[in-house]
Amino acid sequence: MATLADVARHAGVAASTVSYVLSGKRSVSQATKDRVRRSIEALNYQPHAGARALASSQAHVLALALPLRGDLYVPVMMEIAIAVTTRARAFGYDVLLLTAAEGSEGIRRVASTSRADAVILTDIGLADDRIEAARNSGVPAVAIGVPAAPAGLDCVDLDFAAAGRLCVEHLTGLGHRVLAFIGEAEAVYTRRTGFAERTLRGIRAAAGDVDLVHRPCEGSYEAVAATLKKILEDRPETTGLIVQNEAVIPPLMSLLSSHRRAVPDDISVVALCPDQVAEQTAPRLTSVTIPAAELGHRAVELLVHRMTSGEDGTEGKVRLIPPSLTVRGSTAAR
Amino acid sequence: MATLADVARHAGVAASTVSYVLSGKRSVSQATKDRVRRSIEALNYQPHAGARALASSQAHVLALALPLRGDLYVPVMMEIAIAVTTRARAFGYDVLLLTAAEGSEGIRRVASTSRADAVILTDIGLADDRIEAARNSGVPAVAIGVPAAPAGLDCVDLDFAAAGRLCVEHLTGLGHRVLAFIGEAEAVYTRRTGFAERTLRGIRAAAGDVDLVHRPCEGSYEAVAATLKKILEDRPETTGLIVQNEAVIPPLMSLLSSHRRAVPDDISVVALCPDQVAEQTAPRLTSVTIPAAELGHRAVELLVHRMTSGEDGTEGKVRLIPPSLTVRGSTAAR
DNA sequence: CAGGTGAATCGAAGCGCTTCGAAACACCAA
DNA sequence: TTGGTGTTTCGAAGCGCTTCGATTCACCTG
Repeated sequence: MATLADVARHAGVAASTVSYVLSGKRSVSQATKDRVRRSIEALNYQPHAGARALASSQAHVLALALPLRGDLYVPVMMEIAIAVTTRARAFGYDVLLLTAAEGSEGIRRVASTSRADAVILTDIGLADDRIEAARNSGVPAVAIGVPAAPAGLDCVDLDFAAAGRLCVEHLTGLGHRVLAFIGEAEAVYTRRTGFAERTLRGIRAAAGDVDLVHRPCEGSYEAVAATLKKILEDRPETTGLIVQNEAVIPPLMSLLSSHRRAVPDDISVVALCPDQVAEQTAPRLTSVTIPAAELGHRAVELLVHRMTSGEDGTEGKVRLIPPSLTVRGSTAAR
Repeated sequence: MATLADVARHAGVAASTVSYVLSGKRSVSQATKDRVRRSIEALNYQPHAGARALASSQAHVLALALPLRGDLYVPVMMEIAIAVTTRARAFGYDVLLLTAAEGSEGIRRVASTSRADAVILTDIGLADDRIEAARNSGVPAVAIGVPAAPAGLDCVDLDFAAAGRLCVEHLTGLGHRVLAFIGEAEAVYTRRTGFAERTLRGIRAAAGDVDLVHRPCEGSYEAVAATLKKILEDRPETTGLIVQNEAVIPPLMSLLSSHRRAVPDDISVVALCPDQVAEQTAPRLTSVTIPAAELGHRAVELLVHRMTSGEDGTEGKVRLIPPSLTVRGSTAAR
C-alpha cells in the first residue's frame, strides 16, 4: 500500500506538498498539482484513514444510533439509514452504526475515542438518556424526532401535529363528520414517544366540533380486529378513519372488506405512513408521508454545516418539516 | 481529553507500560496494573481510535454493504444489520455502513484507506461486481448469500434448497397433492439472485410426482390478485400454497378469504419468511424462517476468527444453515 | 560466588498524515 | 539597486498509540 511519502518521492516533491494538493488548503502551482496527481494515479495511492484522523483530529465519520426497539417502523428506519449514509458520503463522511443494545454508552464511546465526529439519534423518546449522553459527549448531535427537552440539541422531524391536522381537514373537507383515529400501540403513548402525542394533539385540535375517537392499537391481526369491531359497533356511522401504526394497515384493509365496508365508498381511510406502504394496498391509500429520506438528509446537512462553519451551535433548534398529503384512492366524499 | 501519556505520567510509569496494561500483550505486575487502572479511571481516559488504528494497523471496524435494492427484504436486512452490529461489538469492532449507491467502489475505498478491516456483503446476486471488489480488496470478506462463483469468498446463507424441500414435504406429508409456489417477482429470477433459484430447485426436486406450478409474483395487491386468480382458475383443486415473497403475504391472505378459501380448511399455506411476519397474520403462518440474526452473527464470527487466527483463508467455503419449519395455524391435513 | 533465567519496566522508533513557520524565488515599485 | 509583496515549496514537529529491543533487578543453580 503506497503512502503519502511514496507519492512525494515519486513526484519529486515534499510530503507536505502532496498533502496540500490533496486538501487544497494552500495554493500549489498547476504544474506540481498535475505531477502529484499523476503519481497518485500511478501508485494508486489512498490516504490512510487512521493517520488522517490522528493528524487532523477529524475522523470523517458520523455515528447513527438506531432505534431502541427493532420491530418498529422498520421501513422508515431503513430509509433513514440509507439517506443518512448517502448524504454523508456526499460530504466525505462514512456512517457508523450504533445499536439499541449499546444505548447511551455507545454514544459516549464513539465520541470520546474520536471514532465519530458527530452523532445522529433516531427514534427519540420524550425522555431518552441518549440525549443527555449526546449533549455531554462533546460532539455535535442531531435528533431525528423531538424529545421533551430539546435544549442544546438540534432536532429535525415531521410536523406530526400539522400532519394530524391535515388528515382531519382532508376528511372533514370531504364531508365526513364521524371519525376514528387508530393510533400507535398503547405502549408507544405510555413511553411518551413524542411523535405519537403530537399527532394526537394535532388531530384533536383540528377535530373541533366533529365527532372523533382515538383508539390505540397494536399491529397484530387480532388487535386490529378487536379495535375495528369496537369502533364499528360503538359508532356504526363512522365514515372516516385515520391510521398511524403502519403495521395495522394490511389487516385493517382486509377486515374492512369482511365487515362489508367498501373503501372509499362506505368509509374513507387516511394513513400516516411511507408512500411505499400506501401504494401497496388496494385501493391505494390517501396518506401523509413520513419523509424519511428528507429527515436523514437534513440531519446530515445540519451536522456537516455545523462542523464546517465552526459554529458550535448549542442552539437546540427544532426544525419541523411541513407535512404533505397525497390523495389516492382510499378517500371520497361522504 | 486525556491521552496515554497523561495516564502514564499520572501513574508514574512509561507510556508503553500503560499500553501493555490495556492490551495485555506483555505481563505487568499486579501492583502496576492497579495503579494504571486507577489513573485511567481518574482521568477518564479513552484511547484515540485513529491513533490506535495507525499504530496497530487495525481499525477495528467491519464494513457492512447493504442491498442494492432498498425495497427488498427490509425487515430481514434490518435484522441482519442489527445482528452484525451487536456481534461485532462483542468482539470490539464497530460497523460501517456501505450503501448500494457506492457499490463496489465503496468496498475498495474502505479497504484501501484502512477504514475497515473486513467486509460483509449482503443481498448477493449470482454475478455481483462487489464480490470481485471484495476479493481483490485485500481484506477478509464474507457474503451473506451465495454467488455463482464463490471461489475465494466465504459465504453463509440459509439452505434455501432444503427450505423449499421442507415446505413441499410438509404439505405432501399432510396429504396435499396439488401445490402452487408463489415465488419472488420475475425480476428476481432474471437477475439470477441465488436464493430464489435455489429455493425453486429444492421445491421442484422434492415435488417429484406431485402436481406443482411455479408462479413468480410481485408484491403489489393487483399482482397478487392476478396470480392467485390464475392459480385458482387453472387448477381449482389446488390445496397447498408455498409463498416466498413476503410482500405477497398480506394481500394473499385477504384475497384468499374473498375467494372463499378458508385457511387452513380449504387451502394450506406455507411461507418462507421471518417469524415476525409469519406471526402477524390470522391464522399465523406455518413457515420456514429466514434466520437473519444467525446469518449476521455467523458472518461476523467467521471474519473475526479469520482475522485473529491469522489464517488467510482464501477458502471460499459455503456454509449453509439448515432450515427449520415451524408449524403454525395455516396448514392442515387435506 | 559467577553466571544464567525470567519477570517487569523503560525508552525510542515508528505508523502515515497535517500543519506551521520559514526558505526560496520571482516580480514590481521606489 | 534595494526592499517589499506574494506565490510556491520545503522541513520538521507533532497527533496518540504500539511494539521492539534493551535494561534492571531478583532469584536460582551449579
